[in-house]
Amino acid sequence: MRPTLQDVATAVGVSRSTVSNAYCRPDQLSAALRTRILDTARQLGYPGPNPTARSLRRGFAGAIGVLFTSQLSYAFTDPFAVRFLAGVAEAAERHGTSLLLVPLPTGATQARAAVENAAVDGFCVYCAADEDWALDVIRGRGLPFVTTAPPADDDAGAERYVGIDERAAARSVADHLVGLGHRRVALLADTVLPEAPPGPLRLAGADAARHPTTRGRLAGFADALGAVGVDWPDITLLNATGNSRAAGAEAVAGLFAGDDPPTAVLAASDVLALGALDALGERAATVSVTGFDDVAEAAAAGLTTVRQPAEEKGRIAAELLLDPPADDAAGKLLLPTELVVRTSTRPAPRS
Amino acid sequence: MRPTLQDVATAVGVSRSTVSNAYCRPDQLSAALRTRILDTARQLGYPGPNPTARSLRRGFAGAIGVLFTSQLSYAFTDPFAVRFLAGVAEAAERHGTSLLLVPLPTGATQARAAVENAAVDGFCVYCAADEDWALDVIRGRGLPFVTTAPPADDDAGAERYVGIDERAAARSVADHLVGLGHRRVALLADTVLPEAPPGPLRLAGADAARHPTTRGRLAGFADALGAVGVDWPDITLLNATGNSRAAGAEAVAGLFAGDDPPTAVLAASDVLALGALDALGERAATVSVTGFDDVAEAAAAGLTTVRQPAEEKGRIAAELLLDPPADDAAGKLLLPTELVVRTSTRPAPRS
DNA sequence: TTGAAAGCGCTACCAA
DNA sequence: TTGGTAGCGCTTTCAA
Repeated sequence: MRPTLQDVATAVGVSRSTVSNAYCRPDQLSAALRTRILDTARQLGYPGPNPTARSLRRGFAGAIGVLFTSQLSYAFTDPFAVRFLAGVAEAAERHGTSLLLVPLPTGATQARAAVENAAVDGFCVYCAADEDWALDVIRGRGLPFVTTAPPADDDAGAERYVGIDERAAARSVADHLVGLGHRRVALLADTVLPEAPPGPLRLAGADAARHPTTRGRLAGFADALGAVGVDWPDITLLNATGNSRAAGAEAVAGLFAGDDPPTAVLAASDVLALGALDALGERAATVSVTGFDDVAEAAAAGLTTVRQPAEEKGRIAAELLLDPPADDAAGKLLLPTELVVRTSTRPAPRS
Repeated sequence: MRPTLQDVATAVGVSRSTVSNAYCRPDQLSAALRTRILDTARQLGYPGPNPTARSLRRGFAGAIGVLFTSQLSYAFTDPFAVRFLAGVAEAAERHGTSLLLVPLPTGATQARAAVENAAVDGFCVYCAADEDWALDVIRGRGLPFVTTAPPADDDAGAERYVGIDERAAARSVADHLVGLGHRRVALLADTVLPEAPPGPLRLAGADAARHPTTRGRLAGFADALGAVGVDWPDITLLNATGNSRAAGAEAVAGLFAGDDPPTAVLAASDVLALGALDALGERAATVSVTGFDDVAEAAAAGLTTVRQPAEEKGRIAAELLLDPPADDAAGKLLLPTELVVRTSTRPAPRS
C-alpha cells in the first residue's frame, strides 16, 4: 500500500495538518520540523500529496480542458489547429496550468460523458459554435469557457470568444480573385453537409452549410461574387470529406475534365487549397487557387491566402479563460486578418 | 452554490447511494426511479457527479500524462513531436482516456511539482531518458510510464519503452553519404551542450553530448566516418541552439565561407537539415545534406533522411501504458527505420 | 430494489 | 508553531 499523508504524520508523531503544511505552507512550521517531516516522508516512500485529493479539497483542478470538434487525433494533422494549440500551451505554461485534451467518442451519450467527466477548471472549445451540446454541458457544470467563434445566437449573454470576422476575411480573398477578372469560380469546403460525398454539391445557399465557420467563409466568397453579378446558383460548390490535403484533391478531381471549367478555386482552408493544387498538377499554372489561414506550407507553395493569427488565437483564448477580463466586452474579440497575395493567383484568361 | 449529489437525494427523498447508482449503475434500480432522479437532477441543475470526487473515490483519474523534455509550446512546433502526439491521441481516443499535457516550468523544484501534481494514471515521457528526475518522481508516485528511448542504465528493470536504434539508424544515412565519397563532413545537432553557442563546437566525442538521442545519432554518424578513416577530431560539429529551422540555419551560417568547407552536412533532425538548406541557398546544389525523421516537409524539399514511424511510436507508447503486455520483454520495443534517399545528396565533388 | 455506514486523501479553519 | 475538527463529493460494500 502506498503511504498517505496520515502515515507520515504517524511516523513523525505530528498531526496531518502539520504534514500538510510542510508541503504547501512551509512558513507555517519550523524549518527543523519541516525537514524532519520531509525526510521521513522520503524514507517511507511517500510521494507527496495525492493530486486528486488535493483538487477535491481545494476545489479546483489546475488544468483546463481543450475540446476539438473533430476527432482529437485529426486535430494534430491540421496545421492550424496545432498552432492554435501551441498558443494555448504557451499561456498555460506561463500560468502553471496543465492542458487536458479530451477526445470525444462518437456516440452522443459518450461524448457528453467525456465532457462531464473532465476534471478541469474551464474549457477552450476550438471551432465549435456548432457543438451546442458541449457548451450546454460545460455551462451546466458551471465552468467558464472560451470559444473560437461568436455564439450562433446572440442571446447567449456573457460569453467569451476569440475569433475573426470569417465572412469579411473570406470576402477579401474573393474580392482579390474577382478583381483579377475571375467569374467562373469553384468554392471548396469540407464537410459542407454531414454525409456529403466528395465533389460537386448542390446547396440552397451558404447558410445551408453545416459548420458555422464554413457558412461564414462561403458567405464571404458569395458576397464578392454577388457584387459582380455572379449569383449562388451559378457558383460551383465542391465538398471535401475532411479538412485534409487528400480530401481537397479528391474533391477537385475531375472538375477540369468537363468543358467550361472554372478559372479559379476558392478554398475554405489552406490544406484544402494545397490538395487542390496537388490535383491540378500542371493545370495549376493556369487555374488560380486561394486558401485560408496561411499555414506554413502555404508560403512554400506560393499560395494566395488570408492570414489569421493562429498562435495568438490560442494564447488569447487561454488567457481569457485563465484570467478573465473584468470588462465583459473585453472577452469578445475578433482578431485582424490579412490578405496575403502570392503566386497561385493570376488574371483570369480572356475567354 | 452548485447542487451536489446529496441535494438531489434529498429532493427526491432517496439516499445518496441510489442517486449514485442512477448515474453509474442503471441496472441497480428501477427504471422509474432512475428517471425520477435524473429529472429532478436536471431541474435542480445538478451537472452529474463531480469528476474529481469520483476519481478520488474510484482511485483513478481517467487520464494519462504526456511529458515533453522541451517546453510544451515548443513541442507543437516540432513536426515529429506533433505526429507522435497524434499517435498517442489515437490510442487514448480508442480507450476513452484523456491526455494531460503537463508543461514543465523552468525551476527544478517547480518542474518536479508539476509532475507530482498531475492527476493521471500514468505517463508517456517523450524523448527523455535523460530527465531522470521526472522518471524518479513518476516511479515514486507508483505510476506506470513509457518512454521513447531505452533507459540509460540497464539496471532499471521492468521499464517499458518504444524507441528506435538511434545509432544504427544514424549510421545508415552516414554510410550512404560515405558511399557517395564524402569525407569532409559537418555534423549538425541541437543543444549539444546546455549553453553552447550556435556554430562550430569542440567536443571530446559523441558521448559528451548532453541529450541521449543526440549521443546516439552522433555516434552513428561517427561510426560510418570512422569506418573510412575519418576520426572524431577531424569532424566538424555544429551546434544549433534549438531544434528549429532557424536554429539550423544559424548553426550552419558562415561555415562555407572558409576554405576547404565540408562537402556534406549530416543533421540530427529534418528540421535542422531544412534550416541548413535554407542557409546554404544556392550552394545547396553542391553540398549534400541529410536529415533524420522524415517529416512531411522533408519530402517536398527532396531531403535524404531516415524515416522512423512517428504516429506509430505514439500509438504504441500509449497502448503500452493503457494495456500493458503481460510479457515483460514485450514492453521493450525498437521500431524499424528506413533510409530514404532523395535529391539532397549526391556524389562528393572530386577534389 | 434501496439505504446506512465508511471512507478515498487531503486542506483550512480555528483554538491552543 | 502545532493539532483537532470538519468536511470536499462521491462510491461501494453490505445489510435490510
